[in-house]
Amino acid sequence: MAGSVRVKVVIFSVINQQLHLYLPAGRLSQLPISSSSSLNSIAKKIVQEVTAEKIEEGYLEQLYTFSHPVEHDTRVDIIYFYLLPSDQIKESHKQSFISYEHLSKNTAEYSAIGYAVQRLRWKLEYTNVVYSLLPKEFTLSELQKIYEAILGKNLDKRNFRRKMLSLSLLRLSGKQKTGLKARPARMYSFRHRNPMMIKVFS
Amino acid sequence: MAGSVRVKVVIFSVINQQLHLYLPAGRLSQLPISSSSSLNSIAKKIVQEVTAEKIEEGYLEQLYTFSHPVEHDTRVDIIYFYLLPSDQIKESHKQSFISYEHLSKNTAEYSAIGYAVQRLRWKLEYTNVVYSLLPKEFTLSELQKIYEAILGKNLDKRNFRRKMLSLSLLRLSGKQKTGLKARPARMYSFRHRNPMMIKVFS
DNA sequence: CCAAAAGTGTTGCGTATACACCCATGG
DNA sequence: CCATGGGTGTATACGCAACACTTTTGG
Repeated sequence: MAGSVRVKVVIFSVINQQLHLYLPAGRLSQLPISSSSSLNSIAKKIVQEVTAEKIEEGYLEQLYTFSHPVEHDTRVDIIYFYLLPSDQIKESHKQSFISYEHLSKNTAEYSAIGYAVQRLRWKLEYTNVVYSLLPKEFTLSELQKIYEAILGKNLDKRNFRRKMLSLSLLRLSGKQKTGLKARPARMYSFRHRNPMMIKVFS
Repeated sequence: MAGSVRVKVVIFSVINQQLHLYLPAGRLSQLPISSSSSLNSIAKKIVQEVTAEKIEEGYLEQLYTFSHPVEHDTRVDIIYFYLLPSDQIKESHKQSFISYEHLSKNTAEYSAIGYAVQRLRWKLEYTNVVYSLLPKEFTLSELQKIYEAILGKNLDKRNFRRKMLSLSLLRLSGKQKTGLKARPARMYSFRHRNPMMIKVFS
């Protein structure tokens, strides 16, 4: 019989064109498993603490289950990750988001976080879940910067735009992004905001 | 606090050119989590029951963790899958391997098994773990039949061979497979028998 | 000599990549 | 008028898919 079983969630968001994750007081957000509730509902409860609105926009996925010995028993941690558009973060929690780039190698849970980032990159390449990191409307350059922040490399603008438009995941919203000291950008929205397998990049 | 936590393993093997899985008396092999032992070691203990030799040849991977309510508590099942060359199955357990094709839709755990097959297909396309389903030496046709059994479709012989050889995962063993009423086939072995990410098929 | 499986190349097509200039706006 | 970011097309290379015949052996 196992000792304690906990659910933890790595909450990702892209802020200022950099991949960030929620690390309140240096620890992953976590809750013990309570009686007769599903793992997913516990994970959602954890996320709800951090988000401004009811969670619908984000994307939740189970990552891995780790075990480690503790005293004369075994502790089991079930890890999830969650993708959150930065404009959905509660003001009071914003300062608890840490840039992944600047994360120290000896952060607690560093290996689990690294694995989560790997899985996140894969998800971006093979699904449409990037919608869960963006507001309803956005420009193609904003979308490209999200990909660049997460994949950790620059992409060619022309190839990126051609690829994205060819997948017909997007719809012109009609609006434009103005006010910046440059040519106004066309805004797009996602046709569907539910997870689908789609090969985006190789 | 969660009630019971168990580890289950879906054990796959390809027998007579068909994907099979171990279903003793209609149930997935399983064990309760015991105190102070890791999840992986429990999974290996389950597998060891079925294999002739010490498990080194096979491939073990964690699949998913499911929870379901039971009475006034929550049960947690951590599912693994394992790949076993058919010549490593203990004689006494051979008859407990069921063909996946002929599996009834209302087998207990049918959805978990279906998910395991999906993941298995993906693994074959993106890694070299197929080595864990084959004996040390084998012909290219035998290798192709493993892929066909798992992917559930036929492959072009010439394209398959060109692709496999171009990945330089294989080494000619020098031996030949004779005795069948046809031209003898060259035998190959894997250069490396540890998991690597390699794009095999699209 | 016949059945059975092994072995072997070429072509067309579509997708990915590399690359540079003009346009519209705000200040 | 200048700085900033938006927006656009082409040429090349590469990988994938389709396709049929000859070779070697056992019986």
